[in-house]
Amino acid sequence: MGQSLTTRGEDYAQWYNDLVLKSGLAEYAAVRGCMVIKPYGYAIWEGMKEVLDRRFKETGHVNAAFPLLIPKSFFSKEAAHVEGFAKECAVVTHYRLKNDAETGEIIVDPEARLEEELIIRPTSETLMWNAYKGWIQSYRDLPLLINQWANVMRWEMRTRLFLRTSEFYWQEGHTAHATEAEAVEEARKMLEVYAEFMEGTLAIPVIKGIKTETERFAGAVDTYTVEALMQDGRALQMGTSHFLGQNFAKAFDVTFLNKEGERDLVWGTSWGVSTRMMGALVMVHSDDEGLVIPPALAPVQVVLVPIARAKDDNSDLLKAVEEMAATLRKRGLRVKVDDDDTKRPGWKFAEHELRGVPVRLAMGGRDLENGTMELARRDERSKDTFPLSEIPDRVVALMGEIQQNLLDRARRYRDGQIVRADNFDQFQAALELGGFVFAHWDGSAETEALIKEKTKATIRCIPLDGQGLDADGAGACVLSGKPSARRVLFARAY
RNA sequence: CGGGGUGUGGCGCAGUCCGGUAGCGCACCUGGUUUGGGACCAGGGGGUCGAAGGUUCGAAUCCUUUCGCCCCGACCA
Repeated sequence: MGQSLTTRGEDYAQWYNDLVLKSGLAEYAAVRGCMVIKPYGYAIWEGMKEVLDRRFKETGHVNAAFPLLIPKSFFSKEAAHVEGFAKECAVVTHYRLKNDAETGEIIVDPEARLEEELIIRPTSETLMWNAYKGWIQSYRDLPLLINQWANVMRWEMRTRLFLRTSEFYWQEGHTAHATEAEAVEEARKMLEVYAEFMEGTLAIPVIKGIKTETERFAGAVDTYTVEALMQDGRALQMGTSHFLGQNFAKAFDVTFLNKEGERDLVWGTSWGVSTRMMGALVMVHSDDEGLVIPPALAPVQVVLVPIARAKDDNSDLLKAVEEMAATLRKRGLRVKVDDDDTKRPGWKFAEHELRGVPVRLAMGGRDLENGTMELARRDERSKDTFPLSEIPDRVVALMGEIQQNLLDRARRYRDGQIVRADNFDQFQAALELGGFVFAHWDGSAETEALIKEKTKATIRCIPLDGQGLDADGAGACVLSGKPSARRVLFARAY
């Protein structure tokens, strides 16, 4: 994979930014910290949405849409929740503009101040739980399994395309359950759905875990996370799933009558993934030639480039290319024929590589004579010439092969960057190499904060069992030396 | 808000120290030749040099004021 990327260090952020811009995924908007997702970027995001949405429905969820604006009073009902989001909320205070009598400029009409300010949603727990109060009376109304695809706004201090923008697109699932066990199961189930999606579709290996109290979602009892490693050795939280306990039920007085006729508070979960996954996709797979999009997501899986000569009659060539395209489309592939005669072949090759198209087929006069095409795969940057009759089967097989190859090599890299550290020197040395450090921690927020202060590393998660990160028993905290029940996963993160 | 940097055609920059009336690369337009890894030749269009004020015969350049943006810190899907 793009080894040179990982050695670039400081320049990595610049490289990432340039790549997102150059490849046509997104750009900054006129509004500070906001992003325009351009058609190519949006096509990839739509691919993600499609796969996830299908899984949500298969697991019993339905979609709905709630308002953009939250009355301030709603927002402040859950104490931890307000505290967590207060510092980054955009607030609507007025509902009208007017022409200033003196300057003629458009100004906010001071007369039109709202009685109650409205918050632009940073997340929708409060709105949804407010509605749920009216929707839930009996255990027969439960579970309530709702998802919404929406944009939310968090007034971030510093932004990075896809990874952290003031406005971002995501899905947020908000569910209500009759029992604690069922809600916990839901939170864990959705974490699994995310992990499968990230590995199966994005070809990004993730570590599933639980957040420490410090890193927990504002208002949650437990926050589950999926963490991935970027090529520069920094971690990225790819998604979260929260067990909310009865916190929001209490705040919004959402109760139900159980089978015994007793009134109970309902149990909740919420879970979300966002356009941040687009950033991860770029950072995990790309190389110096540009994006590498996994076949499962690529808006164009195969591009065909006819190499025409001006002095020749190219109709036979174009016909042969179109025939191959039709055959491949019949095999279920997303195919594009790039017959733009204002661009030269070399330019096209570079352009499609920049955009990460998994497979390229090129056919020129030589191929036409020989009955062959040149087949190039983006992940390995290799190419070979094959008889036309072999091309369809090879291309179909390559879709799976490339998908698997991307996941395998990302996992190989990631696994190589997980290091166990048994003392603070080792800990710091491991961090400098980049990647995850698996180390003992005494369980205190003080130590966690101190480690962050000294090293900029945070506890990404306490890994769930069964991922090869649960074998070690008790030990001594890497910083304080106090007893530690188990190792946790540290990293510098985005 | 604290520390650092930077504003010059659409984008990226040089020119600023030492004042002389704005240039380069990319992109764009026209014509032609090209097309197996980001073509070449010729011609062309486009900039009140972030803004305001000052010094000067003359300011992108010197002085004063001001605004914007970027990077580092606190926050974060």
